[in-house]
Amino acid sequence: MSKTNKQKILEAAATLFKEKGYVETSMRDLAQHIGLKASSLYNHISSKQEILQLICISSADKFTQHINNLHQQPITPVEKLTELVRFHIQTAMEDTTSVISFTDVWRHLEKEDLQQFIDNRRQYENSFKEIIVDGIDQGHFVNIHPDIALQTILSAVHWIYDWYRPTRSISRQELETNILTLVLQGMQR
Amino acid sequence: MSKTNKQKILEAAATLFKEKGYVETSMRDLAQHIGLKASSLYNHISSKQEILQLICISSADKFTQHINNLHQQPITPVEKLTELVRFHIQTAMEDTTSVISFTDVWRHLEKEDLQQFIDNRRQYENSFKEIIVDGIDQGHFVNIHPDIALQTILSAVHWIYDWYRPTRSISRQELETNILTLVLQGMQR
DNA sequence: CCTACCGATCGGTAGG
DNA sequence: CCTACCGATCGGTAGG
Repeated sequence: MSKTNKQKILEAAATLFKEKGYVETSMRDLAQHIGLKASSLYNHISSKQEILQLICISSADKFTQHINNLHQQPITPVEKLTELVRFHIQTAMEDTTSVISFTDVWRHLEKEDLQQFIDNRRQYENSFKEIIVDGIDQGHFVNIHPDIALQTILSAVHWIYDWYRPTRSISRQELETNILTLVLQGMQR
Repeated sequence: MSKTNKQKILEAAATLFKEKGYVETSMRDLAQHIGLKASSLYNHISSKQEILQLICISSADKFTQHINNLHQQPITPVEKLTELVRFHIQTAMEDTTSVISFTDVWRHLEKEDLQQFIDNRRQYENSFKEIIVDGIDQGHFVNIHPDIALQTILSAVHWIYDWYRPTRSISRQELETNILTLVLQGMQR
């Protein structure tokens, strides 16, 4: 079972949005990368905006599914937070386009699509925050403002893709260990 | 002494780049906000790219000057790091356009301008990193990878403007205290 | 400072 | 799937 043309379009678009940005990627660019003319794209998608929406919702789903799974597991808030940070770092390295769509590219969504995405992300943030609040209530974390902790941790993991390049000087394991040290030692009492 | 037209153009452009983005801001938009026609802008600047370059270099200078001053003061690495975080938070709240230019808008620079900006920012990051390294060497900080600590702290403070809205629920003082707790407790042994 | 205008490029459609 | 083409908009220039 091979990829549908629509899948090819979405994957190529996600890559181009990552490399050049949404506005700077033209439908002609995109078509050329798949070996089509621009007008042929419209047999598979209805607009550039629809491409953006499908990409952004798909990336949001990836993070939402992970945190929903995590939520059901019988582990401590500290373990959940550890796994969350680990997952964000892994995704930053193995699926950069999802991270970029989730953190940056979505800003070009419009109207209902934009609102839907913001609602999705809000839900994700609330689930994340719940873990922090649980950790505070159970005495594992210092009495920090949950929203500030949430956003600070999210910023730290969301922008890894922007600066991290796998080199000899920093291994992925080292990255994970160090960020976990910073975040967890910063929060634990 | 009133503002020159060039200053007015740069300030209006920085605001528009913040609100809409560089590509999405047309020279016609910009001109209209100052009460001119687009063609008249070119009596004061040579191109849209020149506007971008002046804005980005100016914002980089703001951060560079601060860290250079800090570097000369006879205080501990912990105190220096505290002041750096404090300054970034203050700038995020009082001079958002500078933060956005320094963290995001610069990506639209081209060729030599882009290289010059990257060099400037590299210098800033090196000065910042030096403080972290001093703190580790003097035994104040845990033995963390300086580059990871640097980028994690920078991410945390750079994206405050993106999520923080001054409301009753989080005061600026609270923001400062909580982020400092997270970062400093995360790094101190 | 303006009017008038340039070539290039954009997202998207018609029609086969 | 393509060719041909649309109106809109872009950064920038000529010329006064």
